[in-house]
Amino acid sequence: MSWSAIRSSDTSRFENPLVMRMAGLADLSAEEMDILRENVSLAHSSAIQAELCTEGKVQMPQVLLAGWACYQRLLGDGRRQIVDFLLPGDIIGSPTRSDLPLSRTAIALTQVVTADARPLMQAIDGSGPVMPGLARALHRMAYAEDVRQRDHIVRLGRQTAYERVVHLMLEFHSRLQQIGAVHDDRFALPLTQEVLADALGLSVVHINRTLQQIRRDRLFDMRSGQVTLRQIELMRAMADWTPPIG
Amino acid sequence: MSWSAIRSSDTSRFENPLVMRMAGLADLSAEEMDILRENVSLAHSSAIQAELCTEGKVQMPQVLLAGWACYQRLLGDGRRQIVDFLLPGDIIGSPTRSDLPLSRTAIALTQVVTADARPLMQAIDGSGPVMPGLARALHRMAYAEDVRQRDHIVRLGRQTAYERVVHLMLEFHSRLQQIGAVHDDRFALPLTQEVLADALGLSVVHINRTLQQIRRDRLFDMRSGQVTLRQIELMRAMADWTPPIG
DNA sequence: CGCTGCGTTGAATCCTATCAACGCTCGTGG
DNA sequence: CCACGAGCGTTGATAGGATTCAACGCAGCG
Repeated sequence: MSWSAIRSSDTSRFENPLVMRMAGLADLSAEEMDILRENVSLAHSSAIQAELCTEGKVQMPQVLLAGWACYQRLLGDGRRQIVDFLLPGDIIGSPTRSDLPLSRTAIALTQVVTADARPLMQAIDGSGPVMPGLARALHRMAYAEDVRQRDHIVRLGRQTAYERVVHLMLEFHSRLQQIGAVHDDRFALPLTQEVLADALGLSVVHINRTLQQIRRDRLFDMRSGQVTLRQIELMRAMADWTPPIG
Repeated sequence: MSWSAIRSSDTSRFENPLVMRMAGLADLSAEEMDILRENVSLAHSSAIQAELCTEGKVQMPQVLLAGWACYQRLLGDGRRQIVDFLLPGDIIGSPTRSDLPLSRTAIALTQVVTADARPLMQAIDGSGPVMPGLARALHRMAYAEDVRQRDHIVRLGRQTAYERVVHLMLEFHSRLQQIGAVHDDRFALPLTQEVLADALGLSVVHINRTLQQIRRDRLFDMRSGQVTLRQIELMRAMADWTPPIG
């Protein structure tokens, strides 16, 4: 299956998310953007819950082209903690550290389309022509992942349930904007409340009640997979949002 | 002030923590170990609470030679979250990403001795002879930091107060062992309960009560800056400890 | 001597989890 | 076609864990 097969025929409006992502992180030459497109054409899809890579293994890096995924860790008694979310345009499996075993498992949260990222990696730091823009963008993707993990630590450690939910929505908003998936402060969010609970360190019941409270407060609402932010600035103020740096 | 000035005269027993750390992560040649020692000789000390590097700035990477420090983030209303601890032998300021602004502040938790890490960095990836061992060790230090952050996310998100404290002690035990600072499962821990609270997302009062409970259960005790682990295997089982991989 | 930082304790409160049940939608199979 | 079950969201009642506020003891120190 090819990536382009599932795209709209109108390629001018629907750009490859990886290209959007990386072009937003560094200036890319025309050749570099071509390399991005050429090297992610061999795509394949995975069903919900499929493991995209496994803890403790040295894995094949992949590009996530469509759908949502996450990194997670499981405790012995079944408790789950979602460590980070993966959105279209993200690279699965430590972009800059592919030689070390993974310390977390990646699973698909929706149906997912991925592509082998190795040809892209080789094009970047192989023996061919130097690709400063791509190298820089890749570097910044890894950095952004780092920053997200720290944000997540602050959320879990020092924010209330209410603040956590609001803060995570702002993260989604910011990340989805980078790949052009936000329109009028609305975006699709294909996550169950259980997934949100496991990401934010809360119970499903409490996530549910918190979402209701947030809806009553008219900050945002989340229904049938669609999120609409109604008062972004208020959300940012109350959840102590800091815009992504770099 | 020079680093060697504050060391014991018996250098055979008290090895430079950076050398111990990196030699434990990769095979180093004799020349590489010499380079480590030579390039961290210009040390200076900072008092408690001193900012070692500041959020949002591109900073000078430093080697922590003695004392404890941490990365932290502050919320608007004063709440603090400690993101990671820095122990002797650690590098302050993203070993592999020194060109990007920091997304967290580093402060000294005790009196601290640091050295400029730039000469070391230049020796590693400068134009001189290739240092495969040092490059590999540096790489693994960055990776270890990554893994710790994920561990921290799991602690904060899905573990109880009791488990969090035990798990963090096991982390300290493991890290201090790597620099030879553990003897008979005893080690010095120069942290106040307030610092532990801000790291583990708990209140000081609750940390205090949890430590008492742990002491009553004879898992470990922590008094006057000294920690003694009494039942390591039980601790590992109950806190879902996974040994550091890689 | 009094102050400050740190650890400790008690009481009350609040946030969040747990348990249980119910409704709804949707896909499947009889 | 309808019955059935699974998955997901929702609700109520109850319990429990963690916070807050307050106060006190104690050691170190100027």
